[in-house]
Amino acid sequence: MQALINHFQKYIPLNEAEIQLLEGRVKERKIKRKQMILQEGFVCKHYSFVVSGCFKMYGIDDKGYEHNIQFAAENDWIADIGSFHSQKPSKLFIEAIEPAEVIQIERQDLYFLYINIPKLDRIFKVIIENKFVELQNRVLQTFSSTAEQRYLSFLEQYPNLANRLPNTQIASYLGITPEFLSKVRKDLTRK
Amino acid sequence: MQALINHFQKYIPLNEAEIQLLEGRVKERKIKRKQMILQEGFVCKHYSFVVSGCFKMYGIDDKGYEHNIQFAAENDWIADIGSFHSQKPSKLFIEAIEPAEVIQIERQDLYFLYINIPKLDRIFKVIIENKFVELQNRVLQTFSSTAEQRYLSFLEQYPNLANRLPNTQIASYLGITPEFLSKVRKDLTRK
DNA sequence: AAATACCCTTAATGTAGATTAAGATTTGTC
DNA sequence: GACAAATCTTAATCTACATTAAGGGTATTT
Repeated sequence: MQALINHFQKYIPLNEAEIQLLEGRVKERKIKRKQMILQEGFVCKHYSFVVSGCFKMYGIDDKGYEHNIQFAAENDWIADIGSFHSQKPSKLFIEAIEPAEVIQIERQDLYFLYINIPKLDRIFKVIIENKFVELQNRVLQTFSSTAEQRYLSFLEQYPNLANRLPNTQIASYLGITPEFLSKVRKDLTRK
Repeated sequence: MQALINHFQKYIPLNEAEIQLLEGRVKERKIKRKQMILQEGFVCKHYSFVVSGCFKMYGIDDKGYEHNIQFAAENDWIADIGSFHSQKPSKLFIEAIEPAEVIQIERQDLYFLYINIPKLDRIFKVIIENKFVELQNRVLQTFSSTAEQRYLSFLEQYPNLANRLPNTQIASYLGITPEFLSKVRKDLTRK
């Protein structure tokens, strides 16, 4: 619980009353490895703040292959924002890669909090802006560099994720097959 | 000017005082075709709201090729958000594809407005959330479908853009070459 | 401790899309 | 209205990455 408060305080300090309100509207939950907190076809019911552990969010294509669109580890948020707000069924899965603890907020509670703690609008605006910039860089990189370059910048940008994720998951995030990532890695060690 | 007010009112109504504040902090500007409102190496000084016309935002790769990461037409926003907030040089270009009119807000003015019109935090939070969802769908599609499928869904999702943009620009947005888009189009007409 | 599921690698073959080049057509500019 | 510049197309050749298949290694689960 303190993890979430600390997270918000990094943006704007909260007072006691605000913390009380917040505590009344969130739920802590433990998640097992491989457990899904969102499945295709279901509405995304929560914004989830990751206290510990690691998640992947992915979609499945026509051929049944998974494509990771985001990881979320400590102090990161994960949700299908589109489904969460529209209440329409999601096309995505969110699954724990490691056993995890999350703090979850339901839609009605988040809306209540937005009304009663206006600075949360500011805080989440900044959080999403940062995520948007990150994602935009990823799009540009996907189109303008090779798999090898993308792998190297993944290692640089997320060293913390790189050494706790299996390469299959990284490959899926980079948009390549595990076999090709294996070749890229071999070529790199030869250099 | 009215265009911007209408745009905000679609999210939350503004009162007279708020509209006054807003009008004092924005500037209208006419932009010629091919004129750039952001160039690589410069700090992004404005959030730009497009009243009329159309822009592309792109990066240039090692080989000198352009990669479109976003278009913006009427009632859309365009800026390098990362550079705008961090005041660091951008790696992107924003260029008018058609003669355009924009309403621009500078960083200090936007920060002033966020403080004095708190509902703007809410409004921009929602705007960015929507753009984030759109971008996330694009990432998933890029990894999980063929160039032909991506072209077809571009036509569906942005029919308005599709018939005013040259195919070279669409190809760049889809992450393929103009030559290959030409082939895709030929194959489609044969079906 | 064994069983099982997952993960990593190698290598042969296949393919979506890139590159190069060239001509035809359209569009913008003076 | 004419010139220049950008755009679209076709087709041959090339390449980054996918697919398939198979063997060995390493965690998790029971």
